[in-house]
Amino acid sequence: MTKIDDVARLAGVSTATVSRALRGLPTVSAATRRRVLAAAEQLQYAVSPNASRLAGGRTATVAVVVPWITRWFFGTVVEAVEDTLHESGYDLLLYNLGGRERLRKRVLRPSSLNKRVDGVMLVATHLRPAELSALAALDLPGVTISSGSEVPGWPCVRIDDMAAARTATRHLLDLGHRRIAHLSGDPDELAFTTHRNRRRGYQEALREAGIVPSPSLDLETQFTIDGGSRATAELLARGEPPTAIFAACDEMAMGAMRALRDAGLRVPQDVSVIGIDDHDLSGVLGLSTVSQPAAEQGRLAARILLDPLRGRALPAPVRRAVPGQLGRRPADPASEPVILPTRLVVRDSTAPPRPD
Amino acid sequence: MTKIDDVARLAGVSTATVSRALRGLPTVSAATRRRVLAAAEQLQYAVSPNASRLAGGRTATVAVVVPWITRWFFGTVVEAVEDTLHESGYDLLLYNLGGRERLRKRVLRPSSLNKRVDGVMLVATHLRPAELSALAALDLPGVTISSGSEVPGWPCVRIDDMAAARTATRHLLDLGHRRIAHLSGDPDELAFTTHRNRRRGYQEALREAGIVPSPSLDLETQFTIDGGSRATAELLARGEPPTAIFAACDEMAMGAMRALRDAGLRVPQDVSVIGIDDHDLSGVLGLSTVSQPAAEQGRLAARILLDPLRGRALPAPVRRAVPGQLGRRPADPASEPVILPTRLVVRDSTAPPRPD
DNA sequence: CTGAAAGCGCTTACAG
DNA sequence: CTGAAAGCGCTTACAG
Repeated sequence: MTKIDDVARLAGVSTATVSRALRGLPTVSAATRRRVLAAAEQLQYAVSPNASRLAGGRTATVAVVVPWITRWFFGTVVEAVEDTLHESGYDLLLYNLGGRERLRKRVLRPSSLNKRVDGVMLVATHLRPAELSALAALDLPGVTISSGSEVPGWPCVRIDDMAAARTATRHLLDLGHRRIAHLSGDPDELAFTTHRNRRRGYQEALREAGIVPSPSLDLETQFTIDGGSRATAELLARGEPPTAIFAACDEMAMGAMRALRDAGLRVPQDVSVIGIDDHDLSGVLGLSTVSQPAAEQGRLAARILLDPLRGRALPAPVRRAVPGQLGRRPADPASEPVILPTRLVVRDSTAPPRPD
Repeated sequence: MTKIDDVARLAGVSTATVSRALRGLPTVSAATRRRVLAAAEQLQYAVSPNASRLAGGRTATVAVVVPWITRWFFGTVVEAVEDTLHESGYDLLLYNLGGRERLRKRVLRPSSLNKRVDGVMLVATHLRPAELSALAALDLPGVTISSGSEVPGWPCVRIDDMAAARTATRHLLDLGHRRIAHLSGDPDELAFTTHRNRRRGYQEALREAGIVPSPSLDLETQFTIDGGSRATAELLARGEPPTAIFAACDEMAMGAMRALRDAGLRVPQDVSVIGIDDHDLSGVLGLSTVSQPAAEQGRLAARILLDPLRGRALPAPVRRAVPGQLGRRPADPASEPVILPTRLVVRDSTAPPRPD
């Protein structure tokens, strides 16, 4: 395969100049740059990423850690992140935990990330104290998405989970419901803070309406269709079913709809159902929900992560020359999470309770 | 960060020996290996992938090209592939085309893949002749998933699309349907051979039942929920609706269900609907379908791809020593595609037509 | 079984 | 603006 020496020879310059010209560094004359580009084009030259990264000391790779990839939220986030990273010439190294403890250890062992990536994105991945300090020791830039996966010093992009849950619950209250069940996440799963915040939003909305939250209407299960389905089946088995169900995510809400249907109950005539997400298929199912901007969270987090990386790539003098620009940023960009808005989407799965 | 020299010093051996011991090469004494492993553990040493790859001449990375990542089939395939690759120490470099022509050019420009990956997996990505020859020139091992993305000399894992379509159509015929519409894929999208084969299966099944396929019941649209929805709306607008719809994939079938409901038609009482896939949510929707093993196709394709890669990593003498083992494989593993089975799953979206 | 030395293909000070 | 040379951190023949 053609290498940088070949291009240098054909262009009649040194390899150092080829390197500079190809990377668009300003310290190359226009004429030289043209010759180098032409030579590279003619030889179909492409830089060897490994050599470049080894010599340059940057990997041009970002690790993205997700608990799952096939669930709607995470798939959508990864798609948006990948898009943004590729645009900037960064590779995406995907770590899909998938509930695998072994992989988790590998990923979060500091030395495995070190030398391998320039930055880390944690999506709804809660770190234990030991993992947290190990990661901090790496001194890598990072960003998190979703509550519960915060890392001190790292920016965080998320929605306001409590507010989203309150919006969903209030919608049911406004329709006249009083017996409202909640399907929450498994406390061992994902960044459980997300579940907890959504539950708190649910409980607060109830209390504001003068209703005491009932433990018997509050179930913990997996953040999946099957989880929602199982929990709903259990709820129905307890007798005296609720008139409405607020599920902590749309996939659980879909499971609830299935379980209700299997039990011969109609949605929304017998039981109303609402979730959070605005999953692709929620429209098909007529599921009312509180939508969250998954792709936008991914894009934004990727940009926030790339920003300091670009800085690192620049020659130090250039950065030092414009200290004023740095000052325009907030003193500590990680201090405040970036909260993206959510929105109530009313479809066919919510209606007033039957008068009886 | 600790490097190989540090480990060598601590263990009292050369870097070459450290390298060999850590990679598990057989030419290291047990005692030495123990000492090296202990030293590496103590120093929390992790090899620098870039240095290792540059020196070793292998990237330990596989390129996976998918047209989308958020659609069920592709997400499921990627999850399974990533799992298999990680187990073998390979990284997954994800190329999500997402309809982006620019990215497509970058990925399929040979020099960009070269030096960057050891192997290529194409998922439902149809190559044009120029791309095909460019890729062949790289002489990289590869594998494809899905029909329509075949590359000469590369193994292919897929289902029998015609057979799956016939199964779905026959199910409708067996129920007594005669006016059966088909929602097919956009000919410009994905590996269009998939759509074409499914359409042929549909047409053949009709003909075997003595029905002449009607162009007015055969629509082309996108392989998405919205595509299925739009096509169905158009179908209904033409008047004299079919009594059943066979959609080329479950997501289109879901869109069809939505459009039917929006038009005031009930599924299956007024119109039956069936798809292909067995999407996660098909159970929730009660959608009848012909299931295909997406994860298994991904796992199998990954294994097939890794097999020759492992061979390349081995020292040549070891391979030569056991020529008999090579002979046990089919002479040309790429000559015959690996066909995985599909299965009819009857749920609530298909029923006999109304007697009228 | 082990080591010394060359080399993988780039980038980066340094000097001019 | 450009080049000569060192170096990034490994692996691989080669020799013993």
